[in-house]
Amino acid sequence: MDIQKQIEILSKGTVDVLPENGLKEKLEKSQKENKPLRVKLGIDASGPDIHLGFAIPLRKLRAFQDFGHKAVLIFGDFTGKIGDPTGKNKTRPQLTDDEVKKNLENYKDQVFRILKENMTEIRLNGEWSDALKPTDIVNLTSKFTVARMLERDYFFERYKSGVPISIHEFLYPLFQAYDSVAVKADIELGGTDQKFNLLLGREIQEAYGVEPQIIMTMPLLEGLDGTRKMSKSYGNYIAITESPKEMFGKTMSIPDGLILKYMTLATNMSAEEVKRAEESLKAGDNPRNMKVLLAKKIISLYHSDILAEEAEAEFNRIFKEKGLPDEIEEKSLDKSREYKLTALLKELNLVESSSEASRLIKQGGVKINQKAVTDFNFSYKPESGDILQVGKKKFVKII
RNA sequence: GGAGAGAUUCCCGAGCGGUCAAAGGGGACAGACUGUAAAUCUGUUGGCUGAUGUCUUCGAAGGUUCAAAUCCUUCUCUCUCCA
Repeated sequence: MDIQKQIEILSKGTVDVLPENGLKEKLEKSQKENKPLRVKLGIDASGPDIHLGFAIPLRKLRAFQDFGHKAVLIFGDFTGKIGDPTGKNKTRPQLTDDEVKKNLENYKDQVFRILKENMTEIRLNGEWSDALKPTDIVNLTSKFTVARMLERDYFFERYKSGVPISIHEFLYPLFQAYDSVAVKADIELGGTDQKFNLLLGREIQEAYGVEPQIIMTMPLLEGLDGTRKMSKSYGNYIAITESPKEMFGKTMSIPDGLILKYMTLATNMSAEEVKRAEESLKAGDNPRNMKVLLAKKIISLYHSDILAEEAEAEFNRIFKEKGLPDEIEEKSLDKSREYKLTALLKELNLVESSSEASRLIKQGGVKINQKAVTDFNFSYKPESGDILQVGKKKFVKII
């Protein structure tokens, strides 16, 4: 395929491609030398789930693979240990080697739902970072200045408002940049929040005599709350491994204003399809219908069309018709005795404490066989097939 | 090294000897409404207890007091300014 066309496809949906002509040069060089480009993407080693937000650069990475390039995934076991770059008060717990290994296995499984395994190189950055000696580290830190580090909005804000910044946090971008040196990245992908770090990668590469990478940033996807970016720590995400049912429900809970953005960023929908959705929204079509479409597209991407249809039916049954879900967790109880309902709900993990249970009962949030329980002193005698329900989402079937 | 300020429940933040399980906001949860949401309204938001009640909580450890989130001592951590 000719290069102009490739550029068009690869830069689709990106915010920045820097420097401007760089992508073209890299692609031309790659073609001329018949050598695939090394396209880098970093993954944080701490958490277990890949979500739709992170899937955006991952899918971009896949697009590069489709043109024959190499995906270089950097698994941040070392940078993960440096600490918590989100500046929360709790220091991120040090990951043990076992945890790192476990998370890695877990990630592989998820990543290869999107990437081609045979064109992917997974590297742990501890491999080279752990080997750096103090002199090497001092040398690395000498390549950049405090003033410039403080320019980064994220540090600037905190500095201005008196939120602590530890010295080690300054190291984080430096080590990430050094990764680019170590793997000789031609291109690095990331969210727009990574722009600073990615650009730093270019400078550090140059300082180490490596050809600087092109950086490509992609929009951040807002999470389910509609305001903050989708992230593990906010718990507002849809993981790509989630069940169709969960994906559907979560998608339906996003604010209307995000429908088109999700369609563009989180699905395979073409520009025309998105356009069509936009028009029918403008024409006054119920946004709910567009969300259903969106939810099904997401499920099709990570599961299948059939499961998408099923998820929709299930969702309608529970929420539209206020019925019961298809599959309910089953628990067996001793039918010969009576249970104190509050204690039982706690035992079944439907609530966290019996106080919470009595609160919910008072509020009419606890139902047995779809009938609200009002007496928080209720003594319950189980029968096979009974359905206990807490709120709208939690169900247990007694067997 | 010196001088100040501060650490409160999930988060932000008020409280500055009893009326404090601790105002207010955010978030979360539940109910109503709905298009599933959002917005709005109502309620809840430490544990145990049928309830009156009781136990544990205000950075940590000690102390003063009939009584401490509030006073004192030491410690830990953070911020600001000066060097």
